[in-house]
Amino acid sequence: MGGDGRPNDAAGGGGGHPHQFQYQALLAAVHTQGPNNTLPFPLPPLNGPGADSPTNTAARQPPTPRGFSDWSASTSAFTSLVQNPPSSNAANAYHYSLSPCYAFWTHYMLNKNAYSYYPAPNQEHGHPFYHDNNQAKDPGSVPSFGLDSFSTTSLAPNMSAHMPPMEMPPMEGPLSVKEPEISEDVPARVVRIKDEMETRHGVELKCETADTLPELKQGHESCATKFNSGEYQVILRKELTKSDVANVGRIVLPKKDAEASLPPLCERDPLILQMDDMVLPVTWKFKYRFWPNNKSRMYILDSTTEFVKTHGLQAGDTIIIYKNPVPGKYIVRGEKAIQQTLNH
DNA sequence: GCAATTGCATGATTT
DNA sequence: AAAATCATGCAATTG
Repeated sequence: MGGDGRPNDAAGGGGGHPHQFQYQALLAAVHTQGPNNTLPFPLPPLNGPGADSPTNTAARQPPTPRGFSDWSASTSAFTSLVQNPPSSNAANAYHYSLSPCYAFWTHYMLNKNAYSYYPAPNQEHGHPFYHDNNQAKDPGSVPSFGLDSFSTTSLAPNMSAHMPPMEMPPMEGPLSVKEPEISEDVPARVVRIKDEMETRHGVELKCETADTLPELKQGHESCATKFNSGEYQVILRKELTKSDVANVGRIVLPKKDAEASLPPLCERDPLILQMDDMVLPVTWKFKYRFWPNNKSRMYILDSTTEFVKTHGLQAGDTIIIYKNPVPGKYIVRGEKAIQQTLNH
């Protein structure tokens, strides 16, 4: 196997379990909150004891950048939620025991900015969901979702030499990254889906699109996604094609956006781009490279198979890359084009 | 030898 | 109409 290494077989939905089930299970768990808007598992209170978690002893800090790895120091609380590693069937164990955790995580993540305390920057990579064994040789691999009892082994930075140091001060205030371009006809259905998802979470998370951002028509301004105080701006958005979601595991990136917003590729050497999943507790590592094409270049995001599978992405769906305040890192989101019935 | 991955070429589409 | 961009197929390479 090459760049599309899997988190492990269990996470990969071994036995042919469609990855969509994982994703949908997560979303379903989040969305099937009770009539009192309660989750089927406990949540730390906002500004409450959660801040005093023994594992979260970092001094009070301003909001850290959004991005999955940025919540890493707050994760130990999650581990206690997953005490039922189950059964003989690793795949099932993964699917069913972690879904509530995912839901929890998602909820937490979407509310995190409301918490008073944030992980220290130097804890950023101590993601307990990651396996140590996520192969350095496999840049596209999904770090583990946390089987193996959610061990607290950290994800080695495993950054390419091109990457800047990871340490950086926490973000203060919104970013000011501009989205290179969005077609005028952003599918309304996509916006609706997003809005619905976001409002269901009860947080301010919205993507203003061409309809609402006049500057979009001027060119390179646009989609700002807000998580409460944080603002994440789209740097690249692409509707996936058949070949993008085929099992070759590579997504052709729009040249203009790639050159405008992704690190420059001077050499043929690929860059490893770490992208925190906006929904799932995963940091994806994609290979970003190009090849000559006529007088131009084609920019490719490689090792995307697992990302595509996990989100159940198909042709017509969209990949959205957001700027991450952490240099060299990004946030990625797969967006389904067709609204799915989450609750039946 | 085979499967997976990578690199390139070509044609369709868009600008 | 020409150039640029991109989707995709396929050959070459790699493990």
